[in-house]
Amino acid sequence: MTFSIGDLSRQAGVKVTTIRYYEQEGLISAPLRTDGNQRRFGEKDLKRLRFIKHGRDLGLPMSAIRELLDLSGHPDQPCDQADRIARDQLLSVRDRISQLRRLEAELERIANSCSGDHTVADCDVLKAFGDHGQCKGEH
Amino acid sequence: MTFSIGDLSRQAGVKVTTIRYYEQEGLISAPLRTDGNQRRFGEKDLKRLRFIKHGRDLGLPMSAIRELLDLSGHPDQPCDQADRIARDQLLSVRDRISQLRRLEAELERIANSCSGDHTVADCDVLKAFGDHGQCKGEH
DNA sequence: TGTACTTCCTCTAGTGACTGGAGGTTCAAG
DNA sequence: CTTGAACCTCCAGTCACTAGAGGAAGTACA
Repeated sequence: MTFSIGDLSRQAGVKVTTIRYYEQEGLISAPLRTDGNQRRFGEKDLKRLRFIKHGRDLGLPMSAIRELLDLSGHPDQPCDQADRIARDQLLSVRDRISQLRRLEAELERIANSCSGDHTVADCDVLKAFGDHGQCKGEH
Repeated sequence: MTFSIGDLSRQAGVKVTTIRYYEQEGLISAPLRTDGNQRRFGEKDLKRLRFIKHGRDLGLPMSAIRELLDLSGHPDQPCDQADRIARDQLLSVRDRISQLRRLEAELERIANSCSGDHTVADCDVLKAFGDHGQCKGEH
């Protein structure tokens, strides 16, 4: 079973151009070609591409995905590193969440400060955007 | 009172190179220069730069900041637009938060699936990263 | 087999919002 | 007047793609 780049794109949910980009970056290996120079992929490529896609969806940076791909190429190594990557990513997601929560509070305050029927000159929203002193904390 | 670019940088918490970039992009106006061609800024520039910085910290895209800066140049206009920008940003922050929450749950599941003392070959973390089917929902 | 139509190819450049470095000049303190 | 930090311009690089030009290959149907 072989796939054209378009098939692969549909199956994995990754754009055609992005697949070519991944190949160029060495994230997937250069596939076979037809006589007419078109790429033909196999199941393995699909799996690998899905792995990458899923990792990206989970917010992993490409560097982490590279590490994980490298790891999966060495099945006899201990898996501490894979574990670490997952935990690191979890921590950074939690960080981002709490940062965004602070932001949310800030923006709520700012958005609520506008009663609606006045002009820019005395708009509290603009003042609030301009002045960090009004904020409760850091963001 | 005038500031060198370094002074301004410290006062506003924006890097020197970034200030020059903002000038190039027209976000701040080209400042006066000394005889030796060095930039000299005033209080107005500092205010404007702080406005930009604060907006960025609040997660606004540059396009929104541009809009707000334009608005504040027309003090007699109604301020609906400033209000709208704040509300839009609030909605998008909330979106991002709930997206990250789903991610967090996913990563928790993945990170917990590794008991620690085995090899890559049977590592559930790697399997989990590779397989979206294991996930509870979208991310 | 012909023809249309879609998909594919490479190559280059652009995105956003900066960041970094090279190579040289100016400023301010002592 | 000297020293050393700060400044100047210009260019390239970052990340992870995305878009477009200009042309070739594959495929479905008559």
